[in-house]
Amino acid sequence: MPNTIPLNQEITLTVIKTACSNCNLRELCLPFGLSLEELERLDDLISTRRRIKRGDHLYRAGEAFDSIYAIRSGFFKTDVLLEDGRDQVTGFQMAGELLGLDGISTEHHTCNAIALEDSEICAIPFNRLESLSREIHNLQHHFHKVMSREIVRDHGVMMLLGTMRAEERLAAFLLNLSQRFTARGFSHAEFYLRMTREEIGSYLGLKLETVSRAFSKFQEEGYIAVQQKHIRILNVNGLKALMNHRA
Amino acid sequence: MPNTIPLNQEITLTVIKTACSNCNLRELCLPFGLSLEELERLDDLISTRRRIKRGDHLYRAGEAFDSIYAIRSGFFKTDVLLEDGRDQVTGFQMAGELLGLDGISTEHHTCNAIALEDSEICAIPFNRLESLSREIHNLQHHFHKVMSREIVRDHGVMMLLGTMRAEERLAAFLLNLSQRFTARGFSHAEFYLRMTREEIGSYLGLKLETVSRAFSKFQEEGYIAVQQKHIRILNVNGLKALMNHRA
DNA sequence: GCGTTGGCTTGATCCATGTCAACCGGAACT
DNA sequence: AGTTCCGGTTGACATGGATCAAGCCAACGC
Repeated sequence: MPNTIPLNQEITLTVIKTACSNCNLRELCLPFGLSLEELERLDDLISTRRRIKRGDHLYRAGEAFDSIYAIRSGFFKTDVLLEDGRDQVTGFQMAGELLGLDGISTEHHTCNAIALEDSEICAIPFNRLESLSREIHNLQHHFHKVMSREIVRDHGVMMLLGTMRAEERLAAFLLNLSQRFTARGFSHAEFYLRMTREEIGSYLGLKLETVSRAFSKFQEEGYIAVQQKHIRILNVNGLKALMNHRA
Repeated sequence: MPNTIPLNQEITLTVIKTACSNCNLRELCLPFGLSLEELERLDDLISTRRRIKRGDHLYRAGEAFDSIYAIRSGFFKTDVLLEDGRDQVTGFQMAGELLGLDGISTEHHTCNAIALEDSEICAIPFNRLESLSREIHNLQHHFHKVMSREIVRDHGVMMLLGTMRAEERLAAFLLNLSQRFTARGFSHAEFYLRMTREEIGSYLGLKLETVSRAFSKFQEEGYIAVQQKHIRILNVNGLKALMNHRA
């Protein structure tokens, strides 16, 4: 299958490079805040674009690390495995987000990244990113912010896992998804889940039955309408209230 | 108040700089892998050393961020608060570890850092660290590794909170502490906890009673000897076995 | 020496979530 | 159209850890 990315514009005189400068996610992604000239230098190092089919691994725990990955389109999950077989989903990533930051530490990936739908990623060789960010202050700073944001996000998940009850966790999860879809120009109130109940449960530290029951409960209360993976949020404030409720 | 840092050595001919180059934690901390000349340049930007008394805040959630902090001596916890009053300890930090990385993202701290014993920290102005790491490749790379390590650590905590049961969590916690004390040249088998049962519980997503019961259980089983905050590990393998036990 | 305080331990009971099991419904294949 | 399979839903029951409550111990002040 050839390139099926809808460009939403006529291709006229210039050759369109498959790179940051013509990516509509650039303000969500690594190039945030760069000048045109800087953007072109970043383009130079993002040579590889790769398609990952639904269910395939982008990388696996234990593999040598050499690149981080920006999601151009699609949806991923990352998970870690314990020796005894237990595993936990550590995150769901969507377009414009970076994957692979965990690998910098030991130069080996420490988790698996798996596409939840057919996806496209840009591979960014990490040593070249470091070189370039020594020259482009904005790039350096923004990259630091992205890593820091990941740490803050993880703290949020720790909070969720450590102190919230099942329904609060699911409400927080839905609100978070909604907010991230909004940031990408999609509806904040209606979306398709790319992951199964089991994957949601793994992320939230719950069993799939508990997730399912919580969905049903939310539906009974009129907060959402669920039909399998199709979610419509009917009462955002109801969901928010659920979270701040108990002391 | 003038400089009150006890130098613990005679000052003879050379002036002793209160900086990385004469800090015995440097191989655990930011200066890892730097040459002597590079070390001196790092020294230049670590001008402020500060004492934090037990119970005092190094920083609070919401405060403007401008520095990260290296712990020279002592012991800290970080915690996040929810609006409704619930809070969660997100980590315990000891000498050689960095605090404040969460603040880079929004330029405001997102958690509280509180000293659990009288401590001493080195403040590292972040914009100057970025400048210097644009010039010193080793510093840049090591800093990235430290941030990435924090992300990996957080994934470990997520795993712990999401999939482990109470006794596994506590065993993992003790083994982790033991390993970090060892890395600092202390006994791996005997140490004092700096935090209360409640703080341990908050970190592990458990109530203090559950933590207490698990300690008692471990003692009955002969894995450890507990007397209040004094812990002796009698059977490391017993603790390790506890963790990998169930599928 | 004695009371007070804060942190810790232990017991009894409760409840949220896990576990086990049955069933449902849509998608893919024959 | 029928079969299989996978993911989801729902119910009945079990249980790990929370909750509530009492008491203990060590440090500290008077």
